[in-house]
Amino acid sequence: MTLDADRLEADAPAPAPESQRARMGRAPVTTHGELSHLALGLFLERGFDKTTVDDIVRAAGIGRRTFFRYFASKNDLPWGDFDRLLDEMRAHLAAMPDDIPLMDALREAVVDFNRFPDEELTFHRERMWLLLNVPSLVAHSTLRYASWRQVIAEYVARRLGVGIDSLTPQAIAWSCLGLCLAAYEQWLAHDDADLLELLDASFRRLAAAYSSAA
Amino acid sequence: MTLDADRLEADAPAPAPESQRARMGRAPVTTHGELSHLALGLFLERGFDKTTVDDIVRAAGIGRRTFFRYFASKNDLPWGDFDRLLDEMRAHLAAMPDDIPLMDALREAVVDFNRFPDEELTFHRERMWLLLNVPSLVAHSTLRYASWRQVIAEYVARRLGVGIDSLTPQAIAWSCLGLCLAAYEQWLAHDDADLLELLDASFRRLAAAYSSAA
DNA sequence: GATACTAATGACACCGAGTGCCGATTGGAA
DNA sequence: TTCCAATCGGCACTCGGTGTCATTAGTATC
Repeated sequence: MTLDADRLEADAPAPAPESQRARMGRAPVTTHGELSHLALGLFLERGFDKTTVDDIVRAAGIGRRTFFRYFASKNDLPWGDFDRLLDEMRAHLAAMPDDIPLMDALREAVVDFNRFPDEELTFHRERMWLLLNVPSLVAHSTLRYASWRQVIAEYVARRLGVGIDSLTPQAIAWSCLGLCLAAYEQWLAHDDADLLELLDASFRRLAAAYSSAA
Repeated sequence: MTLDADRLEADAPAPAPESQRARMGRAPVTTHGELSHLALGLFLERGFDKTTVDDIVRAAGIGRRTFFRYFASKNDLPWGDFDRLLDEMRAHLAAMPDDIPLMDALREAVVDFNRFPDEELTFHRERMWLLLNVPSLVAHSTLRYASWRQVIAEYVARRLGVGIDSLTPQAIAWSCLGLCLAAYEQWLAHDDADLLELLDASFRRLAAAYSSAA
């Protein structure tokens, strides 16, 4: 669930050389990341709902129609290149040894996945604050989480030797998502909180609830 | 998560006597439930996105502006009187003895909560199919689920003697929601499936995953 | 340098959801 | 009959999002 722009969108301020610049046709006027950054700033400044798409395109100096070629919707702006992140998590899980208990593997993968440099912390926090507090974004996020869940379900299905669409992998994936979101909520609610500890705790608390006779 | 119109919206076809009819001012031309039923029919027939609000108000014979006084958004149409349902679940949980293990109590409450007459099964299935398959509704549902989660969190917080906003109740509530949704997805995907068994299984599978050393 | 090709841009018109405003209805109560 | 209260519904407007299409700006070829 780590969503840091600088880690995700390799492209910085400038229109960017984009790896090897050797394409044909007109060059893009901006980048995904640049727009995302710009919009995020406006959202935090004026609020998400009070910032119109027209405000954004005016600030970016691009046409309204062009904007919707970079992002499918205004709701997608706070998300970075999420798909790339998912690939990373998939690889991370695939690299884990099969002899550790399933839920431990998931917990460790999720925790480790959310480890990121201190300097990105503030930015990440702002981004996640929006995603978890603006109703429109909260709702939209669900659609993005679906692919996140699939990565978990994929791994669980392989470990258990069952179909990815069967109950157990899906139930565990859903539950993991919930545990992460609960941890994120706590993290956002408490300035001094440590995200990694919260994620770890979230998984362990549920385990405790299941095993406890209380 | 049971959402049956006939169980929820006491009002049937007619404008309804509405408990004690003794209000002042002009009488309402329709009801929440009537509109919900009508719209649900159109959604299943033509699809959610291809059914405009104008289609609905035309079919209902009311003004467009009036529609938005009954429902805050088109997305709210498939939901019944959800708040009343939540009250029922809250009461159900409150009535459970405190000596049964926490997760067992939650599982039983959730399962029992989704018990409903066979004749409502088809209707409930259609309704839930929309809520879990139409992207716009999937996204919007998240906002409704928040209050469902709070009911769970409330109970867990009381049982554990901690604050409702602290990590454990919220994590468990999130997880429960996930387990329910996973069960619902299976139920919708398999014609012959039994919802109650799936809900029960969903909870037990996660428990197994936590305790298993595999 | 001229030409062809390609890909991105942005203007315009249009649609549908949702809102603010306000006068018009319709019921019960005085 | 008059007054009041609550609902109705029309209208205009905002905003997100889409389809269409001519334009622009790069690369490659001759």
